[in-house]
Amino acid sequence: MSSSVITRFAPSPTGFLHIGGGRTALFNWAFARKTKGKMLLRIEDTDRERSTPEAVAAILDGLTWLGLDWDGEAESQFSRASRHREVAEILLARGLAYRCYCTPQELQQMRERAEAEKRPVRYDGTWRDRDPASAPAGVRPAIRFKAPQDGETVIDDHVMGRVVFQNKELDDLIILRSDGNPTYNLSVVVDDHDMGVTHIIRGVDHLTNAARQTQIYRAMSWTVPDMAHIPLIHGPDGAKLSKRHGALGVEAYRAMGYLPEAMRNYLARLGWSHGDDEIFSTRQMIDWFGLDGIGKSPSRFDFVKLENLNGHYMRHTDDETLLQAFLAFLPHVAGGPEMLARIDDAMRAKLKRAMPGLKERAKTLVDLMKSAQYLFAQRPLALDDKARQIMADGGVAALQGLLPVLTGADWTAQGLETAVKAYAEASGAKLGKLAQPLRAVLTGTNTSPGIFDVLDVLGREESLKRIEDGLKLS
RNA sequence: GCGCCCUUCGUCUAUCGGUUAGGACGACAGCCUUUCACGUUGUAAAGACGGGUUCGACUCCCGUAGGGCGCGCCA
Repeated sequence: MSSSVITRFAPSPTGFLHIGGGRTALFNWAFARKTKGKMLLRIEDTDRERSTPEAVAAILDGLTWLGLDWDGEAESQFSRASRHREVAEILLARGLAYRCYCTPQELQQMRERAEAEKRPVRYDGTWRDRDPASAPAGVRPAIRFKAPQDGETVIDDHVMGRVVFQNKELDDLIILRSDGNPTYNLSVVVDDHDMGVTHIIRGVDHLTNAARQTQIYRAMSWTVPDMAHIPLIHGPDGAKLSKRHGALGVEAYRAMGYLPEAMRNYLARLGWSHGDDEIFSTRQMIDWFGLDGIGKSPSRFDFVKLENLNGHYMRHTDDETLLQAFLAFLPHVAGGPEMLARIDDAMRAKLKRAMPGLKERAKTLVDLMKSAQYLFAQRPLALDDKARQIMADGGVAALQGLLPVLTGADWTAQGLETAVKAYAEASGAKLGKLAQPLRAVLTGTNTSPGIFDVLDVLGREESLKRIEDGLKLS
């Protein structure tokens, strides 16, 4: 029987789901879907001090927004603490772990001393062989894993290749705290084993842990899962992800107006490739995904490219779907709820009709929101500087001549265009000399979708009134 | 400091010993055009450095430099 793939995404709920975590989740998800396996979700909340329910909710929300789902219920690692303790006890009973009575203060001193003497900072093994009978009274011991001191631990990583650690470089880590709670390295191993995880896909920052965890698997005679350590994502400047850059929760990307499908595509392309393919559907990504397509070197997060991709997805999303996405996006952005409150059926219809022109020039939903502004503007419109300039440069006169033409025109984009072009030809005016003043007065700015579409969507009555308002300015 | 990892255009990447080193974003120039976009055509732009191995290296090996990650009773 062929064992089917089980991956897992295991975030710690100490904050939001940042972009690197999002990509790790995406890779785990894509690999599981591709292999028709499963992706489990486990919340690594063994640190009770730092784990919060809000953070768990934020992670779930972030994954959901990204369009990633998981199999079964999200598991709380902390809820499995007793099993972790049980394994620690087994290790202890088998002589593969021992009680350590060093206090945190002593360990701190040990570290400082090592640093001062420029020696490697490691636990010195004080209690490894010491007689437990000599234990100091009143000190609750932690349990340390008795790591092999000779030989090497090898990881055959699907991304990084064969990585060799000399065992003497790895010290005896604590697997059970003195308060009886398990630590990360023990918990992961036990959980991944118990949950039948076959492939561990996570950031390279866990590479050293991979070695220590491998030793624990061996000690328990458990099968070591396949591993794939993916490179990290850096900020645009090559340094670490900072608040300013990508160290934002994925919900921040939602607020910036990116589409989930664009995020998925962009994130997939960061570190993974399928030949020269740049734009692909999630379906294609799944079909093409493989661990061997993941590169080894870290990459920088490039907002400009993300924007370009997002713009592509915006333009290629049908109007109704995009309108839905827009409506769903509004609650998450400043000023959005106010706009949402003003969208009744009539406005919704206008937005829908304006959508082809709007989405053509929007890179994000935020752009869309801004460019749709003219639909919401109340008369009399306030003109911005550029619009005023256009009116001052002969705009008024142009509109005066144009007004009767529009009044008598068939009020459709096509009809209006025909009428205005005919007038332009007859009067010898360049189309731009007419279109810009119209745009100024109709939208209050100098940029907008095609002017005949604006006229059409705004409607005859509203358009003519806005023009009249504009003429009164002079 | 010690350990591990990484290194192709500005950025994301293709290449799995033999290519004029390809694509995408961005940049620049042109076209299209009622604005802004879109679209389209073209241009510039890369194998960190030094040694090997080989008939032949971006590709394999070693070293150097630079960068990253790890070194918690955090995960």
